[in-house]
Amino acid sequence: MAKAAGVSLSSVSRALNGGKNVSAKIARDVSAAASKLGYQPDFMARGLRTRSTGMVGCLVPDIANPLNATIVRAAEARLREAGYMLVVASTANDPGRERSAAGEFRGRRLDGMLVAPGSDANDTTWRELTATGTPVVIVDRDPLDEDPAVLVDHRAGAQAATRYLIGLGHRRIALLTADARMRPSRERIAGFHEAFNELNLDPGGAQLCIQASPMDFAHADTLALLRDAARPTAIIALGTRILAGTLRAARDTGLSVPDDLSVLSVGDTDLAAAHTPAITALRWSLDDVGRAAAELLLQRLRGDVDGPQSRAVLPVDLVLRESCAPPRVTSG
Amino acid sequence: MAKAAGVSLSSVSRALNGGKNVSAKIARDVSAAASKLGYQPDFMARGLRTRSTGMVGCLVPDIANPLNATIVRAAEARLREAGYMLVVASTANDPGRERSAAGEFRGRRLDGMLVAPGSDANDTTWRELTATGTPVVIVDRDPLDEDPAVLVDHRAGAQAATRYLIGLGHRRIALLTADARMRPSRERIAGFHEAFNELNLDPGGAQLCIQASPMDFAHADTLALLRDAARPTAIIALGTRILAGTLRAARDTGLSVPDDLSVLSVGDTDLAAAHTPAITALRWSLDDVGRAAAELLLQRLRGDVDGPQSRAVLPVDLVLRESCAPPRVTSG
DNA sequence: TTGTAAGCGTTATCAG
DNA sequence: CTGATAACGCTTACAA
Repeated sequence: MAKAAGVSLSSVSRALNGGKNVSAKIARDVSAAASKLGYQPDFMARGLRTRSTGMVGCLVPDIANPLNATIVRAAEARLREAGYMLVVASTANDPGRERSAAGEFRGRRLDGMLVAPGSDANDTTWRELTATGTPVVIVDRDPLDEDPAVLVDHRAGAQAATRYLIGLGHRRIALLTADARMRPSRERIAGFHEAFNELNLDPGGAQLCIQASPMDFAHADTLALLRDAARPTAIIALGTRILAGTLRAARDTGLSVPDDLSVLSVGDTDLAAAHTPAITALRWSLDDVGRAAAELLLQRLRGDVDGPQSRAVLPVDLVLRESCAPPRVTSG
Repeated sequence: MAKAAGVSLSSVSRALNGGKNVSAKIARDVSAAASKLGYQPDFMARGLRTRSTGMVGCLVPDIANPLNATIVRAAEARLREAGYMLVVASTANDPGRERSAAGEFRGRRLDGMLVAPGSDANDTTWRELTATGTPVVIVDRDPLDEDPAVLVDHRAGAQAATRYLIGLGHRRIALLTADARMRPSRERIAGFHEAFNELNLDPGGAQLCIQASPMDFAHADTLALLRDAARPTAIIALGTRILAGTLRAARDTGLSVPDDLSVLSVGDTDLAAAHTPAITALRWSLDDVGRAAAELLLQRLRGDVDGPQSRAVLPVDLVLRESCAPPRVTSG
């Protein structure tokens, strides 16, 4: 390629890059030859010199989860705009796979990473991830030290949802979750309890139901919960699978939503929006999460070590629909 | 690192790779030094020599679509097992972005690609993609020539679904789709018509409704369709958004499912499974699609140019649930 | 402004 | 079995 344009290697390089200190003629010749030959510089060779791969990694527990997938899509769009490609690793919440993916990322010398570990952020994984000093942005997980992070205000969201139900007259509300350890769940649970506390309500009315797997909620346990004499008059379902299970359980017990049971979904999905009755839900912008994460990372990659901000906290909205109503008999 | 182990560069290389022609002692020393230093070979430098990046690209119209995301997850799992990382590009159905992503892939010298273009496979995009002779596996799109491909038997699926509805007594069935050009839709439409033809039914009973965007189905058009005197007694909804729109329209017109209207979803989602009544759906294994695509690509990457097979066709199942019933008044 | 040459971290070739 | 040495395709001093 160098000689096809009749110039030296370095001129080609200069022409293709900054374009600084390059005569118009050479620039023209080079780009002519380049397009004639279909030439594209080799990123690997270039990266070997410049120590940059033009790629960023993205570590998520499950890319098939629509919430994660939407975040990834938004991040990818922004990053590609800036010339980076996105490498994804879906780790299935398995700490072992997380560590091995982190190792792969390191070996590949990725320029930066977006991470949302599935396991609680145990030290080994983090150290592995951040060992090389690669810029990392944490997505909706507990950041340690001063790591840049994109956080969602799940606590305020859950608090608002709980207040809303309390305002409708509910005093026995169950929060169903498949996890109580990772940041989103922890924050929601905290918000849930805060709403009870701030009104000096009997905290016993705030029932926390934790199952190992979302699937479990679809069956026996939820049915049992609803068949209990002192059953909750409202349910907050954390996650699509749990919402589905809850709705099925309500149907199976002959409870009508919202007359007999109010249902509120944390996370707005097709299911929540299209169900009859439409499900009142907590919603936050996944696009914003992905975009903000990309932006924070780009900031670091550009070297703005202390950019405008190193943390973004995104709001959660309560979308009122038809699945919540005052309880038939106000209790408590 | 070379000297940390007290041996030569080449010995390190040999020890870390094949391990062939390496004495036990050296192997030991090298791996000891490697783990002490936290050394990991640089993929870029290695790739520069070996002309391989250990990465494969994945081009999808929309990674946030749960169908695509699930395929990507399965493919990524298999590919990572084999030592490859997955680079994703979500192109939003925009031919321009598709081409630019293809260019990026080329510049990055990816070893192979999994592609499901959103636009119909126009020549420019394809040529761009395959220009370098990089192994490509097509996923659920029309393959040209002898490209390896993973296909889903949408035609047989749609035919089975249509037969099932006809068997229940339906004679006016509407197929709602947001696209009639890409392979999946085309095949489904073909299967739909075949089912009518094979029984010598009035082909006018097979109503094809095509809208530019899935969102459109949520509103006026579907309502109009259902309010028509000669309204269909059954609807086949292609895609989540359309299913949601259909269900909402049914609710708004006071039509009860399945008594007044049978509904069948193409693609099994949370919405279909959790809805009341649960929606009968056409289902195929997205994991199998992803896995098969990865397998086909790996086969090519290993150089088995004519492996056991270069095309996989995956079956579609009809999952019977509660949303279909005989029409109240058999017509036609 | 341009060309020459060194070197990025590996693997591959080829003598020892 | 091992070690020197030359690429791989680029960028970047430095020299012209």
